[in-house]
Amino acid sequence: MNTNTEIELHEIVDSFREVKQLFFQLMSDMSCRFGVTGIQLMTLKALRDRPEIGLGDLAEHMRLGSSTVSGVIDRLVKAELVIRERPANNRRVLVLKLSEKGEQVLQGADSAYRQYLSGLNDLDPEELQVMLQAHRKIIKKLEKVRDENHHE
Amino acid sequence: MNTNTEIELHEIVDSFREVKQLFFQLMSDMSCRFGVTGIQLMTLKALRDRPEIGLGDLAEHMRLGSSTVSGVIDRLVKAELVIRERPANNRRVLVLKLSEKGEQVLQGADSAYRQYLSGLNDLDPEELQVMLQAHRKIIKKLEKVRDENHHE
DNA sequence: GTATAATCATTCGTATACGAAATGTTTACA
DNA sequence: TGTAAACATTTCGTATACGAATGATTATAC
Repeated sequence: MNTNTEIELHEIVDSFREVKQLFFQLMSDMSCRFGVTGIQLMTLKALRDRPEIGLGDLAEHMRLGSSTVSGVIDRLVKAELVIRERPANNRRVLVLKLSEKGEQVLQGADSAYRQYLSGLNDLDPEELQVMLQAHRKIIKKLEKVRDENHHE
Repeated sequence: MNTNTEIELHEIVDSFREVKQLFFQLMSDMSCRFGVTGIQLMTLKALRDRPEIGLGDLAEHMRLGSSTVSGVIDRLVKAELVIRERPANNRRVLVLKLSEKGEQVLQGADSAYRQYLSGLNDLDPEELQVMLQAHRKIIKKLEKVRDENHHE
């Protein structure tokens, strides 16, 4: 029994890693044709969905540390894809926006990415629902473990 | 329809990213108590499962570039957890082994990691099987897309 | 109203992570 | 034998990624 459990655990962790890697690799391939990296494309997407967002909220939304996102934004600003402003009424925060050029890159790369992923459309929707449900359960469990862990 | 598909795609990609992140975060938390990083623990695990493996095969097994693994091994050798040797009969390759100290760290960190993940045991095995099956289908699709992609 | 706390972003040091180029080894084959 | 080809690893440059320290600004306490 123990052996069985151990093997499955290993299998589960690995498969998540593998799928995530493949998704990310594809996104990176797409985006590098448009002169940006995978994370940069993901950042542009997040900025489109939440215009005028600040850096902290953006980092939280992307599940990254704010120091990481600070660097990503820096390179995007240098590439003139993102506009970074400090509003006069509150000079602590940032306001981040896509530039014209940023929107064009996003549109091109994102539509190419979605086109390449369109092959996933003929997967069984019911099976996918079960899968997503299982993911949510796993997420809940892991978050619980993590939080208990941090209280020690 | 289109909107529906798009939303689900986003949801799917995100959930993989999220679960993978949580697994990795937990592994990192565990391993840092034993003075190693998450990747270093994963490397020690791989070396236990395949003793005497070379760097190239190790990288392939871990789905990383060999230049990345070269650096990881370098730090593990410096920490005296791994032994790196060039056999006399073929000085091109490396032979990597766990040191005594490496085995101790691995044992401690890995058992702690598995203990923390034991909460996943009471998930429905059938549901997990469906999930893993879905993962395999997605992997197959994505690998196909990737390979077609590289031929262009 | 100024001292202090709280908040938000950047910088710093270290560790991944990748591809390309360089390096060192071995094999092929002319 | 000598040189090209193939192979395995390392080095280099750039981009993540994190936590801790720092800096800058605003809010709060008194």
